[in-house]
Amino acid sequence: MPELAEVEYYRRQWTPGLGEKITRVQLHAAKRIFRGIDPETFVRRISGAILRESESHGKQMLFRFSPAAWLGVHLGMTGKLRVEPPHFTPGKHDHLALGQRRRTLVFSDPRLFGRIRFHAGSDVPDWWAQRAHSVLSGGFTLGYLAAFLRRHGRAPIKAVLLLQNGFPGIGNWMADEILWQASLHPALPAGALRPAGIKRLHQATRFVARTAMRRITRKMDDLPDDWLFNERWRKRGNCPRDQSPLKRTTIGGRTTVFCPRCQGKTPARHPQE
DNA sequence: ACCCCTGTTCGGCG
DNA sequence: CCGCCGAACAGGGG
Repeated sequence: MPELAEVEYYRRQWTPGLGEKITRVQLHAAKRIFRGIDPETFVRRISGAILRESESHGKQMLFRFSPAAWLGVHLGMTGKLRVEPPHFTPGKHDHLALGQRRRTLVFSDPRLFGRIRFHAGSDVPDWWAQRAHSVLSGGFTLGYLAAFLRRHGRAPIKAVLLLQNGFPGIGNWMADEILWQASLHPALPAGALRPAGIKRLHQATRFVARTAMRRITRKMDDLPDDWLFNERWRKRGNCPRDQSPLKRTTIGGRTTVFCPRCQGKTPARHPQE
């Protein structure tokens, strides 16, 4: 599930634990989710610490503790955060459980594509400080977008939209939705976009991200009826705009759904089929 | 049984 | 050195 709005949704699941002490830490330290972490240091620093605040950025989450320690969570493809009662016994896919007096904060991930990061000390961890501009922030300007597209000019625009250092939080369905709303063919090389196309891409990116945040952040809600999203999962989906059949293909290694009529012909330089 | 999947990382290659 | 691409990672669901 996790793209920016769902990440924000899951971040809030642990909000009831803010301001309260961690009394017990249970983790499956051997799992690849914890790669790069020394489990003993982790348990020692988090045990007895107070969860102070949390923040999400793109697909990443940060939880700050005092005494100074930072927990990063990336949900991968199937990660989730939830709350369970105190003294909870973790199940097979519950890789991290932070016990508090009144609840247990749980991270689960059946497919193990997620990742937990940890940093002790008062300075913000590097992996958080080095984030790209959020697509919803003032830093995500037309010029910033154009420069990023230029830097990845030979890659298909669909693949570029999935690069987290340019479009933090954009995932597969959002990328397709953005390209459909901007009327851009997903196989178009990023460097081939004209200024008008870049402008549409910029607007669509912000609109899709903002709308998704509004509709999904409080609870998992539906997206607007006239979005591509609602058709993209169907076997034989139709374009919500002109009702013509959608096409399904693979671009940048990922399933891609688009409307050949609205989004133009495949560019000759990049014959995807 | 077989195929598909909302994400990232890494090695090969141009 | 840079950047793109496919494979690999693991497990569950259709």
